[in-house]
Amino acid sequence: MPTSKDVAAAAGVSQSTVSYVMSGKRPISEKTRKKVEAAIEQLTYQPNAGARALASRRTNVLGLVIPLTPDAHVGSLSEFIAVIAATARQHDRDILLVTDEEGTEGLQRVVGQQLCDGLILMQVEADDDRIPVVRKLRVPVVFIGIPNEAEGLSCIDADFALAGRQCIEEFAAAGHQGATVIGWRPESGDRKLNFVDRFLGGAFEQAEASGLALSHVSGSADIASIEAAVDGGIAAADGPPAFASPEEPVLEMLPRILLDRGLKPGVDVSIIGVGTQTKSLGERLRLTTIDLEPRTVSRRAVELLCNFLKDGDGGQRQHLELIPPVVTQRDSTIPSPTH
Amino acid sequence: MPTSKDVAAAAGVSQSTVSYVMSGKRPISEKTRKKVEAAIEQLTYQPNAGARALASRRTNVLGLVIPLTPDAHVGSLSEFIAVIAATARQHDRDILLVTDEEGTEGLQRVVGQQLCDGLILMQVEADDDRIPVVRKLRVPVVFIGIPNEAEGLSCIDADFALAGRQCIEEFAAAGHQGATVIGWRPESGDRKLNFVDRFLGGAFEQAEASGLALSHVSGSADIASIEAAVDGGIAAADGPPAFASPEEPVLEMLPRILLDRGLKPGVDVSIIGVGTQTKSLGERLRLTTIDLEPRTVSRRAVELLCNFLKDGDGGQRQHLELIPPVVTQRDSTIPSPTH
DNA sequence: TTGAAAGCGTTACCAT
DNA sequence: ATGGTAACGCTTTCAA
Repeated sequence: MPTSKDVAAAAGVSQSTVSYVMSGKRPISEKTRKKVEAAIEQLTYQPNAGARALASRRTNVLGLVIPLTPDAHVGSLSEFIAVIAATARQHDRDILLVTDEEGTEGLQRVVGQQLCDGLILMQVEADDDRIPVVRKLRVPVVFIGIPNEAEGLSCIDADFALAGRQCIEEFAAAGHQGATVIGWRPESGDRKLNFVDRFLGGAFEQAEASGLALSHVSGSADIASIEAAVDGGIAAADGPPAFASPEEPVLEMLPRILLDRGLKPGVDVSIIGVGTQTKSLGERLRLTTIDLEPRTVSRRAVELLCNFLKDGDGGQRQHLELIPPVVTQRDSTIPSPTH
Repeated sequence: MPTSKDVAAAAGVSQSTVSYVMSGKRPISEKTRKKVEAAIEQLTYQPNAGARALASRRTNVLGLVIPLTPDAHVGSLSEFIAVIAATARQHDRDILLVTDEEGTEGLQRVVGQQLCDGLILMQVEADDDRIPVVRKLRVPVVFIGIPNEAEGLSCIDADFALAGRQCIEEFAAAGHQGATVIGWRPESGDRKLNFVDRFLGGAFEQAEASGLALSHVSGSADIASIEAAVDGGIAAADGPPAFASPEEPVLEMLPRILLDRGLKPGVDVSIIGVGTQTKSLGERLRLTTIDLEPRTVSRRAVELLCNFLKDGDGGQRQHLELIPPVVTQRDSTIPSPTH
């Protein structure tokens, strides 16, 4: 492997000049730059990351802490990961994986060994064990998810509360008097992750504001309980019923179940799908969807962390960023009845 | 951050002794080891990864090249990733992510910058662009997937051919004279990934050996074409029909479709599910399943790479490892009829 | 505009 | 069994 010393020799300049050509940290005459660049090209020189990290005290690597057992709602965890890795590269950084299997020791390890300059934590819980550790970590950390005690931390997530409100607004605008949310499966929430509560909070708040009767039942993969939820929703409805759900299996079955009961989606009943992969789902089932934009969340997390690393080094900055969901209306929302 | 120099001072020994205590590369008296370990503990010393890499010419990092757009069959790409990262830790190594968006330059970059000691490539295609690049890479590389030209390469994958054979063996043992494979969706194969052909190759080979009439249709998510495939299978069957499929939506629908036609799974018809997450699926639908063991594949990929790194450094070694699928019989396989 | 040289924190060789 | 010290390959200060 050629070193910058080899490049310097080949170009007939000093090693420091090679370094400055690469970093652009000081003006270089056109002539010597050409020489150096030619030598770099010719030798296919690539700087040694370890040496660079040692000398500059920066690794240009970001640690990404992933859950070992992805909870359901994350949809495609791998999509988050891939977007994060790709965005990192756009900022000239690489991603080091840390599984949360390692626990908080893992965080201390990768930071302590100076394997990375900052961290992104996924699947952040309401009262996350890792928060006290992170607070004294000396490197910037971005949370994906909003813990209950977030002061002093940098957090990014989809705006679940807004999604809940938007959902009800859609129903209200379509003239519904009542609606049923067939929510996440109980395992998904488990009081650890708080996005379920955030969504429901937004939904109930907006229901009150819109004077719409809202009820909520937990989601499920089994058909009998979905049917029960539907029948409940129909019985409770004063006028055409409306359903919203973040669970794909529920959304897959809803149209058929409703048709079985003589209700035509888009005419006699509204359905909204909420989630992370809603585009194709919504197109296929002709549903109005509220997408939680996981790619945007991922991208912003990286951008935020890179910003922290850019200006001033070290510490955390308080930051709370909620990505607005994207509503896509399709024809399964019933037309507003004339009063 | 404390350095090994600080530890040495605190323990009253030389820096090299600290190093040897940590690496165990030479005998240390019990007494000084205690002193050093106490100092390490007390200062919460952690070795600087960059310095270590620079001096030892090893990063203890493995590069993992992931597809940016996961093809369907991978099931849970994130499961692969998490298992790989966790296994790497068990071997005292970390994982650096590389997206294949970077293309072959990405491989040359992470190796050239000496960010990692070896690579694992996922989603390897039959005639993969990356192979010629990998061949001259000077670090060990493990492929997950079997390219057509594999000489000199280290490849690991599920044994799709065996899965195909096992599938037919099950049907033959249950007394079927014919069977239908409702295969992968055309997008999955696309002649790039060759696991589809490997599976079908094994299945047809075994069908011939068992004197069983086998037909194959492509999978699909849409219900009409699945029904068509089922009807075709029923019509062609000389005796009770049998179906196998690797597509979850197909498997979800098969029992209902068959019941609609008066065929009771496990009594009048056999179904086998093939795939990567078959445990819960099989239990829920009472299917016999053939699991392709993605976790084992992932784990072995890491172990293999770590072995290459252990003894002798550098180059590739030829290696081909096919992970046998796990067959789990459940009561949807019809009992062998008495002849 | 450029060069020389002092680190950065380890490892590993050569001594003792 | 332990210590001294020369690398490792880069960045950056200090000089010119």
